Amino acid sequence: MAESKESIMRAAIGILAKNPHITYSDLAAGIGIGRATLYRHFPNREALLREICLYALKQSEVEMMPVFSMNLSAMDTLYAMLEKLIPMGEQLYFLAREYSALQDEEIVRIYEGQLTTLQNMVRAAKAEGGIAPDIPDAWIVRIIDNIIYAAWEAINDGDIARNDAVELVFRTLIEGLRAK
Amino acid sequence: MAESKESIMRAAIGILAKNPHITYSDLAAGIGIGRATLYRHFPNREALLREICLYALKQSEVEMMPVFSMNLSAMDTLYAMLEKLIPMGEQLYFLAREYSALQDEEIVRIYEGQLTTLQNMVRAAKAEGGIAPDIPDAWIVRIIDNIIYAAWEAINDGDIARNDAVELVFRTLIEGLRAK
DNA sequence: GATCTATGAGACCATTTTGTCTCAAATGAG
DNA sequence: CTCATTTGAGACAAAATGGTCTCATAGATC
Repeated sequence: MAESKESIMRAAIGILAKNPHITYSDLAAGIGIGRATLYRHFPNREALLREICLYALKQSEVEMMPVFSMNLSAMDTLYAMLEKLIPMGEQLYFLAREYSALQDEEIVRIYEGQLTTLQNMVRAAKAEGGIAPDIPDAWIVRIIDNIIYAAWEAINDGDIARNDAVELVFRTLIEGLRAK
Repeated sequence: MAESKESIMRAAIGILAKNPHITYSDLAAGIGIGRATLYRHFPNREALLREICLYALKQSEVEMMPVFSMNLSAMDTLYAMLEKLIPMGEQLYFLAREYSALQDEEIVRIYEGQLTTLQNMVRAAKAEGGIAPDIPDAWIVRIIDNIIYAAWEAINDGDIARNDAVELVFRTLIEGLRAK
């Protein structure tokens, strides 16, 4: 076979992230495979989106697993998370954008589970004294989520260097923009 | 006439922001007008999106004008900007999401002009000593952009109170999440 | 080399969406 | 009240999209 299912999904993510309105046949052409082949792997658009979302969720879980099992401090865990998640920005962005459109129970459940994990980490960071306790948890979680997409985009657009990204993002997130 | 063109656009923004894939006839139904009426005002989808983008850009310019003419310090200007722009989050979000799809010269030109204005303000803030000079301008501009959408979403989702939003956003942006 | 499987190209039809047009009713101004 | 304008409903044709199917062929496996 010319392309594995996974490589098709990866290509599809890149194209759909830039152009969510794209037609199934244009999508197939963009991936570089025939339309029929795309239909063989994914019977329709919804199934494709669903599989991509599940793939992205699973990927991020796989990346997070070793981070959490290292038993770092909450702040170090946050740093390690950014390190893992920023390169996945495209998939996560796609996920955040599409998961609400898809009303799929399973996806929502897993996604919210991951957000809960993140929130627990935020609480731990507050307890550690790394994060100000008077900032709402939900807002912090949202900011972390958003800054990951922003960083991925910035790398993509060439605004920041890939190797500087994590440090810059962490600093911006924790210390803000204020001059020292 | 039952609805002015502007109120139609406002309603369309709200619906399109939540469901960009929506059909013209469903959009008309959502707005509460006939499909033919929507076509009378906007000959096709592209024209509608274009007009909405231009409307959003113009609106934000109108809101920014008095802020800049007050000759505040750069940091106070930034604060005042957030105050004006966060309530416009929906329109700006729509704009940022769609302007790339629309390859319209005029829209891109105006949009980039506004980003340049923001960047100049960031430079001024650096000169004032309010923003750390070693953080890349492009990254700062991007973060400000993104935090506006995040704040609007957070208000919408009920995560933060409308009246607390500006202060919270400004603090997060400038001081970060660190405990004091 | 023979065989088997997955692919690409495209024919084909059903459905949806788009865009135009007509007409009766509603609305607003004078 | 009367007239002019705008609207909503819907008919209609053209175009786009979705989804299925066939068939020749390229690549892998044996």
